[in-house]
Amino acid sequence: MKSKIAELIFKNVEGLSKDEVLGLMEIPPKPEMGDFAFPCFRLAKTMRKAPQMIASDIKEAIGEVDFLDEIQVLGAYLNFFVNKETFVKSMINAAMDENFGGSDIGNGQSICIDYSSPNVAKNFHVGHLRTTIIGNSLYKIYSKLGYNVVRINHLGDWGTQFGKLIVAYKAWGNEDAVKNEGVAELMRLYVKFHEEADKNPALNDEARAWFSKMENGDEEALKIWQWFKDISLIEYKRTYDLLGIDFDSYNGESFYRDKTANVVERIQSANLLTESEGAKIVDLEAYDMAPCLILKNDGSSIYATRDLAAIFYRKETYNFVKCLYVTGQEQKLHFSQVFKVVELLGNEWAKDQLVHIPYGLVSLEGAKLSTRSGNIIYAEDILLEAISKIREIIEEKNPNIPDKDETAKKIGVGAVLFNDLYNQRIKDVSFKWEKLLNFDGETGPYVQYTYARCASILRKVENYTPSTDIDCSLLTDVEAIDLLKEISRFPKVVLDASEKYEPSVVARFAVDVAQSFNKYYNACRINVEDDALRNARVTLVHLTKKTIKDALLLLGIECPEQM
RNA sequence: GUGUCCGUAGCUCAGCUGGAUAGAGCAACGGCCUUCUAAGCCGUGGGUCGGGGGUUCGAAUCCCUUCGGGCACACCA
Repeated sequence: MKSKIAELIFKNVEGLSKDEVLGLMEIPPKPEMGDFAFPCFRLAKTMRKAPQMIASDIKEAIGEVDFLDEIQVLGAYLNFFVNKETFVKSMINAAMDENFGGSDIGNGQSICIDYSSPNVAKNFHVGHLRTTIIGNSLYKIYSKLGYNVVRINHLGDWGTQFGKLIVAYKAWGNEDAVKNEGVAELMRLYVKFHEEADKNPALNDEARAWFSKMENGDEEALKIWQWFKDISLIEYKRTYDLLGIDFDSYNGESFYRDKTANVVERIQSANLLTESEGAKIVDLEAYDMAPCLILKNDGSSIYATRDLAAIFYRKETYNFVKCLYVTGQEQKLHFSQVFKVVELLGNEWAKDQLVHIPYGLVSLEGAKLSTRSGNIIYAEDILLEAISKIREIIEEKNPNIPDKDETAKKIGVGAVLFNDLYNQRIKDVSFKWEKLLNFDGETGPYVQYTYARCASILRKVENYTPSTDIDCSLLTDVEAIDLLKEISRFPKVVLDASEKYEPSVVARFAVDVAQSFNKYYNACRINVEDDALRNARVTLVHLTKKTIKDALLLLGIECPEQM
């Protein structure tokens, strides 16, 4: 027990040797404590807070507490005298490193991230924004850690939905409308199909038949399909450009249409394929799961089949150490099934290399998103609206900055991205314009504003060149030390975010740094007369600026120099 | 029904590998621009951590149970 506690204190107090900590433990606690643990945890925490406190403050602070005993006072004193200089110095040295926050733990190994993956011929709405933004951030985070990340947009460009579209297009559509209206017209046809199919279920069979034709290489069907796909991609590209997002591969479901047969064979030769109600399935009852459908009763493939083909293809092509799927939590069962099938085919790596990264459902002002009822907002509209609102604010607050349009774009897009990444991804989100267009407090613009402030100070201070050669003993202000401690968390934050697949960890950190900086900024004049002091203080500004920029880049957000 | 996720301040959420009086932001109210960007800072009010058990010196955190809500449960993806 005692050594465990010593270990804990040791971990939290740099500069103290294990022996010194154990020595501290020898000081008997007050008899009424009954146990070492409580005072020692107090000690550990006090120590963490101690560097910026002067000895008398520590005595005073601890003196107010009933449990005052020598162990705490001694520990706090020790920490203060032993560490203050080295503490500050080491934090500054670390933060000054160009690759601060990064690491080579990835060692060039491949990670595939499957994200965005919109269904072709459908509008790109708020819901798609989440997977796109989260996936992009994970890409940045893993890249920073030294992985070779493959960004895959697994387009939903195959499936019965295209059979439906073809039926609808032939019945109620025309070429000009599709050419002029693009995806909007395709959506109209899709909705129309469902309305009609409710009255006439035979249409569904017709749709399935058309999809079956596609799978069999029917020229007419494929021509229409390709046309619809091209139209959709042009529109998606517009949104991706706004977001500053790109992909390494656009191999969607259709890419695997000639690779599903092989999957079926593999399953069959492993004796896993069984027939049920006319369809071919893999029974997963032994694992408390519903069966995984492999072939429909008309023999055509289904999404699981194509997902399986994609996994094998990616494993062979990229030799990934992880393959991540950023999709809604409603697909959890689907991925559990698919991953299980991969494992049952003799691939032990499926257990820890295939990871579903779910996120919460997006609703609109409390109601479900629904194209049919018109309760929907498109991603592009959100971005453009945010940008235009920001443009107004710039005009009102700071109309003299250069590149107003470019700046508004960075801030507006940043606001949308940040808003989506700030909370844990599993939380359901209710989209509200009011919230999205509020740029005060814990928001992207707040962090960017802090960055612009740093940039502004650095412009004003003459002859500053970043250097670790500063007099650390001058950084005595509580706010300065707090800020430095906050900044020094960055490497742990990036690692933590990667382990949890959670960009929000980085977003929270960015706000924490910004808050600490703004406190520092308000408490300490930075551009002072004294050269040594100014130099020390400006160094913190430089480090803040650098850290905020790096952190926001991990979220896919850019920082304007002025705003 | 089965599985799974969520439940912390009026609202949106941190904190959850157990540790000191549970923290932010928004909204409300009150201060701070003759010095570095007020998209900021400081202060006030506001919490049975859904409820109940259990483990522990100590539980928002771990275990059990219960209530409330979301989602999924084969020929859509």
